[in-house]
Amino acid sequence: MENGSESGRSKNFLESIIENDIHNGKNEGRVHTRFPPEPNGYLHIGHAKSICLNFGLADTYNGKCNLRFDDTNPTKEEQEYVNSIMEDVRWLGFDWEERLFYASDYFDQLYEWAEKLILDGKAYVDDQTPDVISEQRGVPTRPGKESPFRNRSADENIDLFRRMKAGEFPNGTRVLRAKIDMASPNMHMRDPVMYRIMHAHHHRTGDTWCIYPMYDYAHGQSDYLEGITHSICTLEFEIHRPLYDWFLDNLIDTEYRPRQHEFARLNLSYTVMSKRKLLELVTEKYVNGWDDPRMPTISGLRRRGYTPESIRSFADRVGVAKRENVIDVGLLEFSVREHLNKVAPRIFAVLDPLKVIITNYPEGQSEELMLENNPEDPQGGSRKVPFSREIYIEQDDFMEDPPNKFFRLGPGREVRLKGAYIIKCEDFKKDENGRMKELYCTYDPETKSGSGVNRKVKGTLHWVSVNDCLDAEVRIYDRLFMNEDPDDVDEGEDFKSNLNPDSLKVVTGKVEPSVATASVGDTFQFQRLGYFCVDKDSKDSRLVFNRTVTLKDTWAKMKQ
RNA sequence: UGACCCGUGGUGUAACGGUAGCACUGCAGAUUUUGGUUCUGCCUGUCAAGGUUCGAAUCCUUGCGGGUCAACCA
Repeated sequence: MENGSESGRSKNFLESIIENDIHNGKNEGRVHTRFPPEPNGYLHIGHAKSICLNFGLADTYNGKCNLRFDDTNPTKEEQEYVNSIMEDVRWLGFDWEERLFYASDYFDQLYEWAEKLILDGKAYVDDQTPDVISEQRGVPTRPGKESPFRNRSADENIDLFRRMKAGEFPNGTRVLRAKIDMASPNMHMRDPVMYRIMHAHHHRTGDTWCIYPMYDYAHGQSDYLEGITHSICTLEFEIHRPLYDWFLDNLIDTEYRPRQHEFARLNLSYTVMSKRKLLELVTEKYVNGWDDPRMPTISGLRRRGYTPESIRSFADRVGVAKRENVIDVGLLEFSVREHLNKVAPRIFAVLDPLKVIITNYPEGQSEELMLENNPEDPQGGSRKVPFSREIYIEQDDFMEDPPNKFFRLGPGREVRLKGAYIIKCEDFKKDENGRMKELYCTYDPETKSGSGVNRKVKGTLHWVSVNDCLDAEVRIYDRLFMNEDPDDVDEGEDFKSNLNPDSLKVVTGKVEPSVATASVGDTFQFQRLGYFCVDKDSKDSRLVFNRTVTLKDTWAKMKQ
């Protein structure tokens, strides 16, 4: 029992709390969590951390986890978002079973409870404008002032509240407030607003309501109604907890009680995470939509080629605690390499082609070589790759005047073509701009792969046959921001000035013919280059690949 | 000049009064028909000062640093 989970890692503070609660028989030892997104945007990697946490905790302690849409503000929320959120949660591998809920499911009960608070003298209707109420609230270091409407009679309050509900008053003219303490050092306890008037169409309740509950009034009671035991949210809600408890204390008297716990949200280097900034990137067309592969949204990561497994292992690795943190985006990249290394079939693709003519290979001849699909997967099988007199290799794999540490081709040097033969560079030709145009090599027929002749050469290159390869569009993605902290900018600038102008480069690559039948979402390792997946923009006549992430490249590092 | 929360290697995260560990990164080496993978080794840490204790990252005090809170947003 040293560890909190099956992975053998140490347990986090929430697991300690839960184990303690179970041990004490709190809420009959039940564990019931929930993931409560507001349907006003797309989910991102930060939400993934919360999803993995909430569903993971339920799983670890034989509990349940609900999906609940926090839809108390009809002016911001849309069905499109609830659909995408459900898709993303499912894709990540979690199942809320029959427990799909909406805060709007509880509007009737919430309203009844509001009347109860009014009758108990614990809530009142305030006729003042938002500006005046805000003014009276004071500042954290100075107490606020009480509203002149604070001591209306219960009868008057009920009458007014019912008329608010009936639609007699325009937006912004009245609110229902909890009567708590205008001098509290906690601003959230200074008679917080419970209901506001909004003549707006709600995506689920339509035009039934024209008053809507605020988050603070809705959330705890929604938890209560669903039997939630551990209501997990991010740190900025810590100061709301006394209010969360106040409503419950004044509304219910059961022994069962949900308890709010806060953890530190995920931050990633080279990434922005706020919904506002992500929205800005989309609406101002810095990226091509919410699922642009450079976006940290779940849909963007999915399109980029990230797998649910890799995101879950990432979430597990970043841990859960209460201190502010910035996770190195390299850890996310590590997580996806780790998974793709195990499952992605290897293929040959040349992104920056340099033609090689094998002068002693008979013209017109070709052969089919057997290549292992994945050295990490004994069950992965093999495939045939055509080889012929003219092939492409990468421009980067040849240097006219190479240093000692360069293990690839150069004049007079030998390399192995992976799965084929050892070749030796005899000559080369440049074009009029000085760019390398063609290499003339000879091959050693004795060195065919699998023949048992194992002459050692320093380098091994990937290649494709000129006459057999396919053209494919390859979208080479890099980090969206150049600065570790995108918000670190000069006076008068904002995060967009840190955008990486080279975050997307499109090239036409040459890929081996075996991928002709690949379908959208399939992931491959382009040998020696990185992991790539088939994008939804692919046509039968032309595949489109997205680069998920490069391979670790110690040579590239040495060059720096 | 308020309240609340938080300070452990470069980045995260453990250690619950008893040897500061793990992961990522970085560096060095071995293996390798991917300069990938795998394996081995190494570097770097308890914010500070007092106190309690045989013993403090852990408990107490003070200081310092960071964060949150003043929507009819969530």
